Amino acid sequence: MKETISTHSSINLQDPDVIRTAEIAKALGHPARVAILKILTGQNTCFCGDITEILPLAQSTISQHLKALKKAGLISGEVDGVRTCYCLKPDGIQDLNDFLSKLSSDLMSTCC
Amino acid sequence: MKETISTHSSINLQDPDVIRTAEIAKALGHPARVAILKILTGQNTCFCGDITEILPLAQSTISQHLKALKKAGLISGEVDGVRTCYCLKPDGIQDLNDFLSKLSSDLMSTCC
DNA sequence: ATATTTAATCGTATTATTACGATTAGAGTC
DNA sequence: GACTCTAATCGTAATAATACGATTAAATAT
Repeated sequence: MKETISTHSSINLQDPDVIRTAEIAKALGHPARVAILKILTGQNTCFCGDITEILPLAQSTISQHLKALKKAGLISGEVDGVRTCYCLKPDGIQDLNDFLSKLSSDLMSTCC
Repeated sequence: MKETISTHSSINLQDPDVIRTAEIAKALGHPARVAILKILTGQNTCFCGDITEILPLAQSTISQHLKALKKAGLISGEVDGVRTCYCLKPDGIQDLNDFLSKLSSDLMSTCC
C-alpha cells in the first residue's frame, strides 16, 4: 500500500518541452553532428562539400547528418545555385541551452 | 583542383571534446530520460520505483534508461539497502552546458 | 545541347536502441 | 529458513540509426 503524493503530475512523456529537449539532444547525439556544428560555428563556409572535405565520411552520410540537424531546427539550409548553404540557427541552440541552464540552476535542490 | 586552406585541422571525430558532447547529448536524446532528469531535479525521491510510478514504462525499461544516464555520467546511483538512490551529477550537466554556452556565444560570427 | 558540379535521395547491410515480460540477486522481514 | 520487496539483468522482438555506393536532379559552364 503506497500513499504517493506525486508532485509530478506535470511531468509526462507527451509534454512538448520534454519532447523538444529530447529531439534537440538527439540531433546533437552523434560525433559527426557535433563536429558539423563546430565547423559551422567557426566559419562562414557552410557548403556540404566543405564539410565533406573536413570529415572522413561519405558525401551521402554528411548529407544525412545535415538533414537530421535541419529537421531538429539546429541549422538552416538554403539553396544557393548549385550548392546549399548551411548555417546555425540560434533559436534551436537556445532551446536546449535554456533547458540546461534551468537544470543546472536547480541542481542546488537537495537530493541524496 | 581545389586549394582548400582548412582551418579545421583541429576538428575531428576522435576529438575527446566532440565525443564527450555527443555522448552526453545522446543520453539526453530520449523523452523518458529527459523526464527522469526533470523528476530527479525536482525531488529528493530518487528511487527507481518512484520513477516507475510516474512514467508509463515498465520497471525494466526505466532501469535501462537509468543505466544509460549513469553511463553518460549525468546521474549517480548508490545502493541504499534494498533500493538504489539516483541523483543528478552536476559535473555531467555542466559539461554539456559549457559546450552549448560556447556555441551560443560564437553564434555572432557571420555565416550566410 | 552536352558536360560538369553539387548535393539530395535511393537501396541496402550492419549495428544500436527501445520496450517488454521473465528471471535473478540481494536486502530486509517474519 | 521462507517470504517480500526492490532493482538489475536476460532474452527477444520490433524499430531506428548509421554508413556506403549508386543514382538522380538541378544549376551552371562549355
